[in-house]
Amino acid sequence: MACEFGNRGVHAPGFGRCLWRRVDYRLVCTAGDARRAVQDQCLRDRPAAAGRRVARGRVQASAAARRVLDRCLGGSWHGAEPRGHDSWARAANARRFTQPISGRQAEYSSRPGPCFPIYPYLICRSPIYPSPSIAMARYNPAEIEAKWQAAWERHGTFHVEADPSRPKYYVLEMFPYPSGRIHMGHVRNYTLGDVVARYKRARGFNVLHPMGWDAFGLPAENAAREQKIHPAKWTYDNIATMRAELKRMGLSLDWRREIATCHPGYYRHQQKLFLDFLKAGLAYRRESFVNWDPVDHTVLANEQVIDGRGWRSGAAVERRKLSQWFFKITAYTEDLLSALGSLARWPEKVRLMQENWIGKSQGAFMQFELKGRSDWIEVFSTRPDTIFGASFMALSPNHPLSEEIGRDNPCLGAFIAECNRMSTSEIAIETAEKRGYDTGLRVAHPFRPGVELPVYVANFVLMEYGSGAIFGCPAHDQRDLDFARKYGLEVIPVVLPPDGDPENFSVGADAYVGPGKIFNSDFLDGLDVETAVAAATRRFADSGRGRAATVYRLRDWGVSRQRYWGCPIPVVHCEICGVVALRESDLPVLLPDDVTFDKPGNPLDHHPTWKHVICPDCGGPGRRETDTFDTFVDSSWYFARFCSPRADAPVNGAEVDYWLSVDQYIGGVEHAILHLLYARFFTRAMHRTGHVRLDEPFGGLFTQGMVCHESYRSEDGKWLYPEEIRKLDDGSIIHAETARPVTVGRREVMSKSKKNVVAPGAIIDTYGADTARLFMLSDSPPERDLEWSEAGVEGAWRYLGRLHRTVMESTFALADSGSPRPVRFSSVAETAYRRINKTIVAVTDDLEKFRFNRAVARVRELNNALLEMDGKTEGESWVMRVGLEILLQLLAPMAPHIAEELWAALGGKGLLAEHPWPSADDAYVLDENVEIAVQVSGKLRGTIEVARDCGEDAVRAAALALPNVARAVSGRTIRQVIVVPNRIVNVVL
RNA sequence: GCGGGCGUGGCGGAAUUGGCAGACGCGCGGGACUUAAAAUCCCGUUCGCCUCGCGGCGAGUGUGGGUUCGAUUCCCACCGCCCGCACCA
Repeated sequence: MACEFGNRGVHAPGFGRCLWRRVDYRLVCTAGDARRAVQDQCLRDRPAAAGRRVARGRVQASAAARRVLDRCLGGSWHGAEPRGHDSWARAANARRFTQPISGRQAEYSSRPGPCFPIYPYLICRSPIYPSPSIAMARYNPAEIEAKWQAAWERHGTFHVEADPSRPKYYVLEMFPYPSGRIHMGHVRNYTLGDVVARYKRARGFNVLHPMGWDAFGLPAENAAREQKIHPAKWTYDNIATMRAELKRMGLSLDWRREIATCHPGYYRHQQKLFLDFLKAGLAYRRESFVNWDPVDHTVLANEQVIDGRGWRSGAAVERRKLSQWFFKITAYTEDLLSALGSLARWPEKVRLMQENWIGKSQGAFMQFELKGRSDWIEVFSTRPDTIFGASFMALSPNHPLSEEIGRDNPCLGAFIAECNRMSTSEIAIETAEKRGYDTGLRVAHPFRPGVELPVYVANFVLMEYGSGAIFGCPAHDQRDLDFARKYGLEVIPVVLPPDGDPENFSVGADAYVGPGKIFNSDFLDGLDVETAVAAATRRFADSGRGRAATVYRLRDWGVSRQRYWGCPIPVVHCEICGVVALRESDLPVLLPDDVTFDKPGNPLDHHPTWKHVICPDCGGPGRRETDTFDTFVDSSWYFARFCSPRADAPVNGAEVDYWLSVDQYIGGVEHAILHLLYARFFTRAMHRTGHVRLDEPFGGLFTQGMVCHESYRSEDGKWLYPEEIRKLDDGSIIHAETARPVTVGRREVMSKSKKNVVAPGAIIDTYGADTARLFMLSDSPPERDLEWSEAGVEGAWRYLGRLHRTVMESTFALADSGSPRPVRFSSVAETAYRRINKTIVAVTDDLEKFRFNRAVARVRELNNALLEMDGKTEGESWVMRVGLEILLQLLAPMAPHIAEELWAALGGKGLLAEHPWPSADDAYVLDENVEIAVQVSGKLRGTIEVARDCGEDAVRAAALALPNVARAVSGRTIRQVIVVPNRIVNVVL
């Protein structure tokens, strides 16, 4: 005899959700049909409580399930359940069998009050599911998402080809590094991009929306060292996992275009580009300083140096000179800077950051004569006007002259060596005091005969900027002042503040950097700063000892990395011919598979055979370049490769011409400088070498905010995952396992180290992709940081459930799809119809402007407005039909699966993903009447409703006729009545 | 230090860019349905005061000032928070 379980078939009241969730979960895991019955109920109640696949509708309990339930509940569980103590006893019984997950026990037994056991309940009909057929149709994301993803795949809905007859739109999100799992930042990023892609597709654009993998990089080598997995395997495994996760998000991607930068099919073309750049003089090799880890035998990036030590080895990092490959980004400095102005659809913030990074400054190079030597020192200054205030000269420790003297002077040599140790760490730079070493050399002051300035080697002077030497004017530069005070150097004020007195103006602890008149300065006296700069520069130039110059902070881009898991640099070092570029026919240079990671240093270097080759020029013995490219190189042109991902050349001309530039690029602001600047350079370099025909790769850029979550620490200071904590009703938070209090940290960016992360996979399992997507878009504006919250996700989930019911459980019959508009509307229907049209306009505008949170709000408003209708008046069944269809179309970019499902349920034709965007019926966008606020002296006193655009006099009269207004005016003189049409009336007393 | 941004209910955030502050949601309170719980639905929800009630009055967008008939929005000063850059000559 089978027993039927309805939607209310199994339930466990009493303790609230967690008891219910955990206990039941354990219980029902033991028997198939009972599990499904319970999960069914769980899913309906709270998606977080549900398992994965759920059987719907009515379930027949198997004999096995009944036996389990009998055991748990002590038999006789059929029919209605008695109340009271009996139930409590059974609950205790159930608890024994179910063994709640650890940590729940305390909560379970410590709560007072009545308690009811888990029990099956015979039921055939319920008020919630009026009939089995409707019960079958309730919102089940797991099922419908898989279904529609398969449908899009089957139809090739998102496959795209260049088609010059159609307008194109290229949407690109920054491609992910395959670290293993997608994280919430990815979910947000790709959701935003997908909304744009789907929206633009609906607007009739031919949309390119590809996905790939930034697949080279150090973590793969770390994994190889730590877990003995080959980097390639680790990377491709991660890609497979993450691809599957991304696919579950239902992104409208053309997966046929997928690329991975670690694949020879990609990096061989990168090698070709490099050879072209080399020929064009855009790549070169020179010695440069690097952060060298003497233990790991590797070069470290600045961010891998922590407090002057290698992040992995902990060894003190050295500054070492190494021969390195560079891209000549400085060939485009001025262009990269000035073109920022044309990037109108980039955030101001990013353009500013790039501008600061390029760091243009105007000034002059000046030569100073060294006393007792035949050579000169060249310095750079933006303030040649302060030359008469100069009291010393300072050289960088790496200045050739410093090094020369340092060789003969052990003290100076030691000082230089110390500077080299210090200068690698950013923090050290920040806190290091200004120190110098007097070389004993003197230079002549150019305009003060007989005056000599001491020459120091100073730790704060950078070799890479200007000429690596400065003159110090302590009175007008804080850093020089600090230095001068320390070494007892003269402080000569030469710029007089506007209100200063030339007789007794002096500089104390703060250098004066403001405007003023020059004094104490011979031929510059009386000039303002600006003209004095020009005059001093001219004087230097006239005497042949200087020139005006513009210098930039931006330096050439060093791309050599002493690593295995990167794109090999296609050159050979020949003893006879030197550095020889490979021929194109020799490409690709493939990475060897058989490498070992048991030794520190670059595995390519250790490889027994790989690097030994013959020189392509002379046929003699040669050695391959064992450095590989910086991974920023890989990501500097992937957007171009997506246009023709399988082409034999780096790009196919016709296709890049059609697709580029990227119309909308979306990613994190953390790439505002390097990645974006490198990509801009690369595009210019590819232009020069004939691969593309444009300079700017990204027409529009959007930088999204990060995903945050509060962090938790247990009493002993250990970080806890959000799922390890428990919020009690009184608001306090405890550690679930120990029931001890937990310290709650401020909300900050999700990071593994602080464990304040929520796994997207689990959220999608529980609520489905549409809920995750909707939540990502809902509350926070996309450029702002988003706080992840369980409540927010549940809100999104609840809305989708509500939407589902709005469509599936409509209380009245809808008109046929596409049926003509009724001749007459009731006012209820008309109001709703206006709302529909207003919503089309508003959502369209919001999506265009990336105001997705507002778009979601508009959609919900429409939903609420439609539910105001009860089908009782004329036109409502037609308006409801139209309203639901529009609603789904507007929601489709954001929550595509449920929209597709409900579209089909409404009998919509074809796939919603292929349906054009709705347009508004203009006649119904604006209301015929407007409500106008009436103020008296700026204070709101009431509102009037008048016909839109009606005459001012009528509005004024109506406003003054308001009793409340009359009362406020009461006898006083009206000085003025301001009427702003359709907006406001202000009666000024 | 330099550069940029942001401060609005208990919370996330709206506000057509100078025109009814608080859309939409979360939370909370109340109600309906239920033996019960969950879910769902309905009502309310800036604060204070007056009123049996309808309703009304006052305050209110970090603080203080200014411009304006009118300021969350523009200007000045200050406070707080966040981000980026930083010995750049």
